[in-house]
Amino acid sequence: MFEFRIIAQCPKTGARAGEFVTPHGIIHTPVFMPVGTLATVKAMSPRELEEIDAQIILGNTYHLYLRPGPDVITKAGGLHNFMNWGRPILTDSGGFQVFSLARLQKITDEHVLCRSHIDGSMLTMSPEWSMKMQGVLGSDIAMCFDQCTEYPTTHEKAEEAVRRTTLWAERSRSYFMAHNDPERQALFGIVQGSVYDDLRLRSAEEITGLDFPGYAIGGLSVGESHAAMYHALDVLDEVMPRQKPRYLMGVGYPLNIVEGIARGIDMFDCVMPTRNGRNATVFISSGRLNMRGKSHADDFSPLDPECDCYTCRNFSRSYLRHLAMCGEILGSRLFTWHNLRFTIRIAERAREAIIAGTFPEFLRDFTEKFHDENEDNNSDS
RNA sequence: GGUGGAAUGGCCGAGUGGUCAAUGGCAACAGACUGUAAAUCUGUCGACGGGAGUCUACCAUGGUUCAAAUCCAUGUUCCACCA
Repeated sequence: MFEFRIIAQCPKTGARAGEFVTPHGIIHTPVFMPVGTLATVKAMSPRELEEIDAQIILGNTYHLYLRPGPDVITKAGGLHNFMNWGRPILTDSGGFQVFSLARLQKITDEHVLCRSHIDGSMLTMSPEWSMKMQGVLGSDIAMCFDQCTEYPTTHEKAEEAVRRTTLWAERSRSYFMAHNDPERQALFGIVQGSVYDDLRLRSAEEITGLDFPGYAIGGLSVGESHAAMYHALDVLDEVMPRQKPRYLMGVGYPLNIVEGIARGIDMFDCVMPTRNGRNATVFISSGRLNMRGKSHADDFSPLDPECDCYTCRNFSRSYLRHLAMCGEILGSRLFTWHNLRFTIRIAERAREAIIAGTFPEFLRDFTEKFHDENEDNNSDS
């Protein structure tokens, strides 16, 4: 179980196509994984996710611990059964909430004391707590409990996070090996280090030294420039084992995905397709569109003529804008549907190109075609 | 016919002498969103001007006052109740 096979590699870039074997099926990489924090990919049913070829989705340890809680998940027979999703699931450890809920908590080496964002009650998060809960969830891939640093951050703080992330990775691993089932669940390590090369290298060395079946890169896509993100990936490409799957956490902006693939990343996840979809912003071949814009009011063409999704094959921009302006739930669903399919297809197309030996051309064409002012404005601060 | 009440910016609706180009909300327009405290959040929202500022505005007309969306008179329209 959890064998990772590389079936094709790009001779000019670091891109590769692979297969990762899990208890709920083989994941074909590169892959984009929709985020389903609360045991649902917002606005989409499992059947619809299958239709758009979502191979694996995420769930979140922190959120599912609070609601519905481990008892209900246990009685349900695990997260797959609970939400009726038969394909692989990856669970995040709650480590990202150490970052996103920073105002509600106190971090020490021992644990993270956190106030529930729901009712303010106290909860103690730790590597052991996370492994136990991820065992209850029964995900195919569990993540180490890590400390994601904010951006910008000082070298000193980033170093502390690296040190703590390694400490927590050791504890995650040791609890996991003792109490979870390594035949049914793979535990991935996470590399931190912010934008500091020396810390990235050190973190990679320490984490890969623990011999996990896969490795994630955390602490990126938190506000740094795209150039800084790519630089970190370049630095890590040299030192992370190539025979193991690599997962770039939180990345889902279209250009970031193709650039990530070019740097040897196999797995991505991001809330952007779902969240932006709900907020009426879509990604199409030529860039991004705010579908609330008046310019779409009488545009009866599809969102993206090149897209094969249900939304693009059946509805006009005019109608979709109307749904958005009225706050209709169908608008959120159709935009989410498109964004997810579009993003998943980026990974699919990259994979096809890698196998066909044309990845450099794909990368060039995609980048030339996809225009976004945001990309140019995203500079280092 | 009588009595009482009300008329405010695209809409709803605060404001009862100066700090009011006028609180709020909605609509509209624009923007943001990267391991989801997000079907959320931010900005603009009378006209002209780069700005200082100027002009036009709270039903209409006239008046009181240094000063009126706010007070008075008349008119118009609407609402409620009584005949």
